[in-house]
Amino acid sequence: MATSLAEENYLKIIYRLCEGTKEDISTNSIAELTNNKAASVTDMLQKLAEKGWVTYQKYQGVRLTKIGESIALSIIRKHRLWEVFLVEKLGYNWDEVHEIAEQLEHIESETLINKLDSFLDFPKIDPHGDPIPSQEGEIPELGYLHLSEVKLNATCTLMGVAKDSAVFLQLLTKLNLSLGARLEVVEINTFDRSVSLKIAEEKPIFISHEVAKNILVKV
Amino acid sequence: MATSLAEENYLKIIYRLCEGTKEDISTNSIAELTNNKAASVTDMLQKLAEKGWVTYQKYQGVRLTKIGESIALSIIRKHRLWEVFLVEKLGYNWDEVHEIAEQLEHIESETLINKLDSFLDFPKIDPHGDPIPSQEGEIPELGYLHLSEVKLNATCTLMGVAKDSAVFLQLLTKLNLSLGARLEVVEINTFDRSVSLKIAEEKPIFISHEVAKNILVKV
DNA sequence: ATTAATTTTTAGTCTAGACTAAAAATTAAT
DNA sequence: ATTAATTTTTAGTCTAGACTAAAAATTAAT
Repeated sequence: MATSLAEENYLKIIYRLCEGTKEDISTNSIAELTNNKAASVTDMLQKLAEKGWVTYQKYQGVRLTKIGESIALSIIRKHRLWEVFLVEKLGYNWDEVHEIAEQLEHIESETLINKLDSFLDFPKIDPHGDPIPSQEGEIPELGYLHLSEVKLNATCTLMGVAKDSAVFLQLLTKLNLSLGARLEVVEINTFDRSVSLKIAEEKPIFISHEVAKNILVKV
Repeated sequence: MATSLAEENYLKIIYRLCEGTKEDISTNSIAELTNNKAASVTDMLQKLAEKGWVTYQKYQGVRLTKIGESIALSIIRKHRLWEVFLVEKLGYNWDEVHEIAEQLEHIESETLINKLDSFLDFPKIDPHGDPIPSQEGEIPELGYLHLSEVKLNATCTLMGVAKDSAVFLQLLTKLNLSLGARLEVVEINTFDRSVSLKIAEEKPIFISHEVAKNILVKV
């Protein structure tokens, strides 16, 4: 069954909200991320339920069905592959590609995305360290930690970010924090949970808890 | 001013119809190419005139304004650059790219298309031999002839096609007619204007007037 | 256990862009 | 120069996907 642009955006956002939790997703949380009003979301949820892409009980929230999830994953696959293309082939920075990929992810072609995948040499992660779902909708669980959870004096490797916003990514770039960086947590301040960090033996930098929370690492 | 997908498709088609002629374009001819009804076209023409992209007089037909033309050219530029990408980089055949490029041409990003242009090494023509408009909307007049206009016994080079439909392109491929081929017109039948043709000294092939009309050559 | 606050849904409206049927204008034919 | 045929426009309708305001349900607070 064909999916409209609006439907695809809803499915993608519901997927993102489902990921975090086993609970059903609230109408309001969807409204917030889609920048629509709750009433519009209710409308759309009824349509999506009708098509069998979500299970939806009035007032009780929503979850993706198997089919809904596979549609969402195919959009995420397209989004991330296009991001790799934009960075690797066209020379964009990692903070510049999100908006463009939001458009490209809706291009519909059975063959296109697989040819693109092959052209990019079957990348496993996008420029933000997020895993790229396979054609079958498999998405590896990478088991990364948030930097904010890492213990004092531990060393870890920066593997990804939990947020794609341009300002956040630009801040990381300014701090010289990029994918693959070796990090050592040299101080954690109890007051505000800010973190002092050595990057590859350099002199320490300070980052807020908010930043640490959105950095994904492997220990 | 922002352009919707529907508006972009109308402008593109009006451009195509204007190209051929100095006359104003009829509502019906647009309806035919957009696959809409004449009444819908009239509606849209009024909107486009309102926005200053066409000059439109009730019952008198329509033409693009300078601004309308530059929008159309930027869409055509995107379409043709994406076609080059699909063929050169992803390995598509020339008969497979039109539909996908119809989608990609609407991706909106100031930087994207210029980075793509540079990535492709600033191609001047697309896989069908059509010229690619520059960023400034310049489109070189190539002055090709239709093969149907070539005189008996003349030799020429296949430079492009006047029609992008998959079946037509597949026919050319089957006949071993591709961009750059050296052609010699060895016979023109007065009855149906069909043409007998030598490709690079090989034994002659027969093509209909309809095919000859849609092949562009340089003498 | 009620009441108050919050969340969600329903009912009704709007816009873009399509449609059909009928009216109006233009063009072609006598 | 009329009339007939054709083309184009107008008027009114429909659908997807948004909206606001009000009603209904749920959750939180006493």
